[in-house]
Amino acid sequence: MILRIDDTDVGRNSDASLTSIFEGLRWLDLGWDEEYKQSDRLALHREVANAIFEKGLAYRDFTRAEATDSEKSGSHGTWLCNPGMRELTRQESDRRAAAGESFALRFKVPHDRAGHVTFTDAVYGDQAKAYADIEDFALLRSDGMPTYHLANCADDADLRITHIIRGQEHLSNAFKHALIFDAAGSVSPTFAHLPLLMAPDGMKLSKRVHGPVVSVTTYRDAGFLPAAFMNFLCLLGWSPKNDREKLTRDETVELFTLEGINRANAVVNFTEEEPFDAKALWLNAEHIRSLPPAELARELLPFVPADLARMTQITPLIQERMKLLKDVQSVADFFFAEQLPPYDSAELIPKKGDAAMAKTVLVRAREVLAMAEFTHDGLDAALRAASVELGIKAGQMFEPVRVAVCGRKIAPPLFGTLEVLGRETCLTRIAQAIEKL
RNA sequence: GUCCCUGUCGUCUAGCCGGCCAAAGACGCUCGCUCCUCAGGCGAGAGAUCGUGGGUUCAAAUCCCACCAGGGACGCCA
Repeated sequence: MILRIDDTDVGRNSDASLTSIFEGLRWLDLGWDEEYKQSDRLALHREVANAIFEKGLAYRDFTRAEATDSEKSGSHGTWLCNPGMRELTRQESDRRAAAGESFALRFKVPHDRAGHVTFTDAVYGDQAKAYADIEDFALLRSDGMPTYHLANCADDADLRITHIIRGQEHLSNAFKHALIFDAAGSVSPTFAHLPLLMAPDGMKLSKRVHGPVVSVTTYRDAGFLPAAFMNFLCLLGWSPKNDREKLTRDETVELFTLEGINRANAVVNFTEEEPFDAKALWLNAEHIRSLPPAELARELLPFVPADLARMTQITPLIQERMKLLKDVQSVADFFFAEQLPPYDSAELIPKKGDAAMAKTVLVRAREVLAMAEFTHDGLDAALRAASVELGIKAGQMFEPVRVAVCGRKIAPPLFGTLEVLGRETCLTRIAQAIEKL
């Protein structure tokens, strides 16, 4: 696998985007073997362009670059070529070039030839397009820089690329590429076009209009597991066809085939409030749950002010409560806080109880916890016994303690939480809660 | 405008060399059960006349035709 940066449009290159690409791909651990930048390979591109020109399969277009807005098609019809330029004699063309006039080099598509350019796409099957419907696309710009089409074909041939797997937006460009490979005397790699990812608004997903949701690093920063993110992505336009959805990376590699890819575009759901597709979130939660706790603890470290030993204790308590690794911050915050953030003392009052009951419970809990064996089972037994003794329901006993210790009603299982928090912290927090009543 | 691609529940998909499909799974949603809260687990439910209209056939989501809709390309951007 080769990572090649397509950076022939000098004006658009930026370190920020390059960094983002590298970080994202490294995070996914794709493991490429070689790495290239197209801007380092311009000599090769020009050489290939020149060879095509010398074969008479391309021509110089001296039309001024600024004038080419008229080439942009749209409601006016299809632009096929700049008339006059492709008919220039070689002598005239050479003369103007020698005189220093700048030009773009265009592929001379044989518009008058009958028949079609054809290729077989591994996903979309046999493709054909009439010569007459393909415009004279540029190979070289007037500043001598290669275009995307030329640079890619030249590099693909030179690097002996076997498979071109890319978005369907290039399906119609592939005819041009077939033409270039042919003109350059090389064989086409296998083409495999993938269905596009669409935004909920129905448009093709794009960084420009849809923002950070299209960046891999956004998923990393929010706490997706690389395997889960890859799992989600692979399920967009592909399935193992046996009702399985949650797949490990190895399973995916095992089951994946180009032929199994479907041809319809897929919508990725996201909104302002919820930037991630619900299914992506679910898959991530599934992957989080199936990780060994020790491993999960390590993944959680970047999101949390705690060391591995501490996280290893906490992790089993919260493993089922996270969709994103980042959720650890809201789910386990009270484990890291020196001082609990302020909360409404009314929270301490148990169901069908009052402030007096809360106080009774907490006072008794403080006594019990001062003595109890500080393990899950020990705590369980001690607090249950206390509830019986006070003549209240177990839930009414647990609730005030939970709030006193976690600062809120919704929290991980109580006994494990108390155990990890430790006797000292628990007693302190309960004492503080009693003060509030 | 020209060319290319696509069209099954809200979303992602299965089925598509015709019958087992009055269409299956998953996410999400609703409701139960389990239960120290939440989460998880378990169970149930709502949800698509298979884009539309024709044909072929004893039989079509599956084959053929037309139409419509959506997307993409048409740049000296990738």
